[in-house]
Parts: sequence; C-alpha cells; structure tokens
Amino acid sequence: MTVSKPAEKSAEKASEATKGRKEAPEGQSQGLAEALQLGELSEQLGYVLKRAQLKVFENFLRCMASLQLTPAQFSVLLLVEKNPGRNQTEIASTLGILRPNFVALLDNLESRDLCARIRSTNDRRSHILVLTDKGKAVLTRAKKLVATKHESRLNELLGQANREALLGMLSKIANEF
Amino acid sequence: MTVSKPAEKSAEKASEATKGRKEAPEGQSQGLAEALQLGELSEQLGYVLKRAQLKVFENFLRCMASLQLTPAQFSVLLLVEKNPGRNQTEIASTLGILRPNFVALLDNLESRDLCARIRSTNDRRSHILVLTDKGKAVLTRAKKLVATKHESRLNELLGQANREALLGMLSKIANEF
DNA sequence: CGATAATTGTTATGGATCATATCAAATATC
DNA sequence: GATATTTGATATGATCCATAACAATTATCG
Repeated sequence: MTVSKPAEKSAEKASEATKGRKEAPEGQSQGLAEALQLGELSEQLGYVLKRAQLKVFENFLRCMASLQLTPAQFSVLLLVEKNPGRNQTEIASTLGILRPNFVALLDNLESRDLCARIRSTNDRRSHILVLTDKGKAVLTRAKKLVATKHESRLNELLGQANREALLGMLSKIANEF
Repeated sequence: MTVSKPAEKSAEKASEATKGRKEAPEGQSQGLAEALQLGELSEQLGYVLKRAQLKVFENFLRCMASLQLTPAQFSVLLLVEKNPGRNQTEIASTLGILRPNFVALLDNLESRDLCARIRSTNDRRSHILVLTDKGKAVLTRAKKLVATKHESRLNELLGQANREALLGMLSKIANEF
C-alpha cells in the first residue's frame, strides 16, 4: 500500500460547502464533507515524494501516448543507445531491473522492432542489445516529446534554476541516502 | 516496469577492472564489465525522482521495522489522528487510496488494535475511524522514530534549508503539475 | 585435461499494489 | 414512495517486484 493520486470529488463538494459554512454547530450538520487536514503528512518527505513521482509519471505517459512508451521502456532505449553492445544483465542491473523481469520488457521492445537481441560471439550465453533503426528514430522522437511537453512544463512550474537544484538533491538522495 | 534499485555487483568488478584498463584493444578483451554511462538518464526528472522515492521508502521501512508500519499505514494513522470522526471514504480518498483497497489496509490496522471502525449514528452506512489508545501510543513512537532516524538523516544529507526547499518543490509538483 | 563452480537468459511462481465491476444496506432525491 | 446515490465490502484482473530453478555456456582450478 503506497500513495496514489488523491481524490477531487469530495473537494468539489467541500468548495460548495465551505462557502456557507457554519461554525460546526455540533450534531449531525447534514454534513457536506469538509476538506481534511493533512497536518504533518504534508511535511513527510516520503509522502510528498511519492505523490510528485506519480504526477510526473502520469504526465510522462500522457506525453508519450503517441509513441506508447512507458518510463521504463524509455529508460531502456536511452541506456542502450548510450551503451551499445552491452548484454541484458548489464542494462537491466544498471536500471535496477531484475533479470527475470527484464525479459518481458525486452520481448515487448523487440516485438515492436525497437530493440534487438544479438547473440554475442565472445560469450554465446549473452545477448548483446542494440537499437534498431526504427528504435533510434522512435527514441529521437521520444526525446523531443519529453523535452518539449514534459520537462518544459517543469521548467515553467519551477524555473530553470530550481529544476536543476531539485534534480541535484534527488540525485543525492538516490545515491547517498 | 518501473525503476528499482540499481546493482552494485558489476560496479565492484568495474572498479577492479578500470585500474589496469587497456585502451580497448578491440576484440574480446576478456572483458571485465565497465560501468555503464547513464547519459541523459541522469537528467530525467522522472527517473531520478523514482530512484529517490525508492530509497526514501526503503529507509523508512528500516526505521519502522520495530513498529512494523509501512508508509501507507503510517499515513493513515497520521490522517486519522488529525481528522478523527471521518469515515473510510474520506480518509482513503484523501490519501489517494481506492476504497476497495482501503478495506484490507484497515483490516490490518484494526486487527492490530491500532485503529477502530465505529458505526456512525448519523449515517449507518459509514464507519467512523478513530485511533485506539494503542494506536495513539504507537503513532507517537512512530513519529519519534521518523524524526530521529529518518528525517534527521535527510537534514544531514541536504541541510535544513535545502530539505525545506525540496519539500516545497515536490509539493508544487504534486499539486500543480 | 576434466570436474566443479559460476554466469546468462529464461520460465515459473508468489506477493504486493492498483484498478474496475458489482453487491447489499442505508440514505438521498424527487 | 419509487428511483438514484452512497458506503463499505467482495471478487477479480492487471501490473510490478522478488525468488527459485533450469539449460546452455563459460570460468576456475585441481
């Protein structure tokens, strides 16, 4: 059980209700729901972090809808492009994906002709990963979508300097916590 | 498939290997794996955000091991404490948890006598949620653990001012993105 | 060399999380 | 008072994450 997206339905009601709000006359108030107090929750880094992460992924998926790429798939394509000739174990473990779970992910990318497994001549156990031409083309388009629709919105929201500061702090947490 | 924790095994090897590294004499190099280049991945906010979130949750669970509280359970206790007398729908939706999934979570907390469902007299459909005495006591201890073991480490790592700035930016993303 | 150990990709499988449809009881609406 | 809505709950499926085990291949070491 983790944190998912919050509800907005009761918020609508609340906004209706809080207008003509009486000072809680006790009793059963016929009660249109009040907005709940988050209290210390809004100070919990884990809580806010998870919420933000869900929002970012959600937006990422919307931006990538035309290419049908999930964050994980995008990260694989990026990593394979940057490190061609590596095998599944290396790519997967760098991304923190367990090898068994990486198989289906790759099956998907390969079935869409974005990525290819090539038997290594050095070590015939391993599969070298490379992007296909289509894979490179799709990745190029994906990067553009991310830059123009996704990361740009973050720059609007936070400002360039803040966005970089945020990234730095998150990296620090990811690497040194 | 999302981002999980990265691997360190190949990193060990790489550190061994990169010492006496030859300038890639072509061919089959007998190859001890090199550290992979993350490239643009380390600039992707979603990627770094997810990594940081996993680390924070992981640390949270370690800090709470003695109380056996997950982040989600902790958030429920916090919210019920701050908003006593609310029903399941209100608490769940505020946390972004769907009602069906909230049932088992509550069953757990109730079976451990941390939280109680009380039939509302106003609306006999709904269950009012309250913390039990044990629930209050456990929550108090949990808060202390979080403050001393969890959030304090973040202050060490980032500094007080940065930690607050981080929280502010994440809240902004969570609410306005 | 040859026996044993380790690695690679894979399958099977279970757990945890998340989402939808549906239901009975209770309440609201008209 | 008939109909619609809400609440908590169950059932169920999808997705993600983790472990064990296997065949093929390679590495290790006596």
